[in-house]
Amino acid sequence: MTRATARSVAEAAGVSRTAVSFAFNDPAKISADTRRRILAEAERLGYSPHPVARALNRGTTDALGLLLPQPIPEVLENPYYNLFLQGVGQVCQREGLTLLLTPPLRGSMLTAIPYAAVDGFIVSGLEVDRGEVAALQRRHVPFVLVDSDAPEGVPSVEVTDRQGMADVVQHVLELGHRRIALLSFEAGPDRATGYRGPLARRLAGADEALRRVGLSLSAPGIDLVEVPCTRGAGYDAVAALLARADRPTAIVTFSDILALGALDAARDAGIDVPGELSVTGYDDQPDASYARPQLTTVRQSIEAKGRVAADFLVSAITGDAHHPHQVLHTTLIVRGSTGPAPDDRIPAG
Amino acid sequence: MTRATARSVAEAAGVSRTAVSFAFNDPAKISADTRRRILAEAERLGYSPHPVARALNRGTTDALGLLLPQPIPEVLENPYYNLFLQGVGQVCQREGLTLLLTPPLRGSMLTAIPYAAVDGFIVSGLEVDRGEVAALQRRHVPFVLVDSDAPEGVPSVEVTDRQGMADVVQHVLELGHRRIALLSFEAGPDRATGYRGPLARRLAGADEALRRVGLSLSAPGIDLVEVPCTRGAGYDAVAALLARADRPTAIVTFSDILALGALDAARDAGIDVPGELSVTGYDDQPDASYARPQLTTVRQSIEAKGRVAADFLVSAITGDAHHPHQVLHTTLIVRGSTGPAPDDRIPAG
DNA sequence: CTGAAAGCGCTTACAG
DNA sequence: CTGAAAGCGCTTACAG
Repeated sequence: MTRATARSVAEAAGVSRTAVSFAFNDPAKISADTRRRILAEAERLGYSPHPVARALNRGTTDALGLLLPQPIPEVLENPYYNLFLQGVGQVCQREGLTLLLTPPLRGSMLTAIPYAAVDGFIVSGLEVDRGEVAALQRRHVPFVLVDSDAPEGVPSVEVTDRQGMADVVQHVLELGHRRIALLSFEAGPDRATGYRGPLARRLAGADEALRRVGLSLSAPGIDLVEVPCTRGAGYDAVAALLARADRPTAIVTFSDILALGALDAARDAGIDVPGELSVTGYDDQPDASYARPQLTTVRQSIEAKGRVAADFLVSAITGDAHHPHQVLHTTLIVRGSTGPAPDDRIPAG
Repeated sequence: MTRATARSVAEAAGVSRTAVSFAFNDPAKISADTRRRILAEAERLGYSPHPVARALNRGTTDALGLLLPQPIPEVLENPYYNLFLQGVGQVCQREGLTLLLTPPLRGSMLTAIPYAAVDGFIVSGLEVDRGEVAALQRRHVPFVLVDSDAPEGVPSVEVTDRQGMADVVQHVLELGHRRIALLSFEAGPDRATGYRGPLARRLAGADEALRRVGLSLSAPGIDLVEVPCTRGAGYDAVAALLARADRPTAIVTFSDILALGALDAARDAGIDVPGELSVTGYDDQPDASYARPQLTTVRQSIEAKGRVAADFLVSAITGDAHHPHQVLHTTLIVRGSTGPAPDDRIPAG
């Protein structure tokens, strides 16, 4: 017992394979009666055109690919991707497309590319380009870069990360804080090559704001700590920071998840937020406003990012030759988790 | 400028197309030298075998399909799927597979099936079978049913939902609660046809526990409220319940997300949990233990569910003819959000 | 070690 | 309105 093909349906219905194809793809070309007969046989035999054969023929798979920097389980641990996928999913819905999650193959994004049967890729979290962009270009596979350092002539979506981080650091500085810990998520496996992409931009933004008051990332009192992007890792790091004699009066995180962990740690250490400690997040995920105190954070619309990226990809696939490049803005959202510095307060001016 | 094919590489390297194929798939069949030359040309031209053509030929796509009951954005709004995808993703990682998210096409899961180029499907949240199972079977597409009422002879993964809900309801009853609101997520679009799948099993479990103390789902004091599965919807529903004169002393939810919303509502209404109100969740998602008070809940390993489903699918694809059926167990996790009923306490015995 | 040929299952001009 | 034929891009026995 094997799968029905156009041929078996044609034989059963007493028509040619062409007629079977027309019944599914171009009904006007056969009589209504013939079509009915064919469709009935197809139904009976459980036939539908083989999707792969169809894709080969029409040159389209009706699938968008999402090229991931890490295995699926690791990527999804960060709620960021949940939101991003929702944005991409909106476009899939509108266009009747499916979405192929494409994790690295044998550890390499590059290797994964040629195996994915998709009409194009959204490339996410490409921190260091080790040939991915060139490979995609030479293969003439449409793609969009998200949150990378996109070269000229490549559709891309970015966020004003530098500005966003400068804003929140400035906010904290204006509140008088001078012992500040920056809690960043780790750069990917390519950290050795230096900071790239959004992480680099955020660090630059922090540095910029610090310099406006005569400080910098390497000034005394300013710490930079890198941890995996999980609530537990945020907790641990902040618990350690808070145990120090000269503990920071403000924790500026690079992700709401980390900030939530910071809030947990402060609560368990009996340290009042924002009275004794200010905490800021980044992203403004839904949990940020469910937290108590509610998180001061930098809003970026992750969902919009996914949506725009998918839109760009769809138009690249459709043959739109121009290479859109959109920069989404960020907004500082001041809520209850930040307040005046408890002691290091400096006189205005 | 078009995409390189095996033919163009063959011409450039001065060999046959067969040799090009061998260079990629069966190196032993050509000389090392020839292979090097071919690979160099391929690299230069940006050639790699067309994934769709390859899939047609080999009869495998190296992709697992996840057949979704709703559009991607709606599905992902529930963190449940995030965990489920992580479990599936583990298997993808191990097997070197990609994962195709397949939302309904034109509103129908059934329509989506024939368009997806995958080696098999994980069918999730199929509440009412309107032909999906038969379609998959007649097409000889391997598949696994998750959280459905699986017919005989179909690989499936389920959870002891009846037991799980019976346990938590019994826990609340033992604490003396008699005015209890059950907060359920809505049945899908097929609600008109009655409860199915896990929802039906959970309701049966609740009823079972209630009957052991002479109550039932329709007894006075027992309310059943259905809402969308979001924190906000949980909040709204519980806020309304708490505003009533004869407000419940316990809220038994069908999802941690709803329970989190219940906690929010209680806090905003100034009602102490667990002093004045007990709240229970379901799933034991990570947030359940981050909440304050920590949530009493029913643990099910959603991740394990995804992993087992993917494992079953992989073996079905590999040709394993037997149809495994696994029932994952649940565990009642008692934490701080439940306590003795404040007034309706009844004497023991 | 290499190449001509058939075939994977379909679609679509093209000729009747 | 229908059918024989070529082609999508590849893989793989098979014969040299």
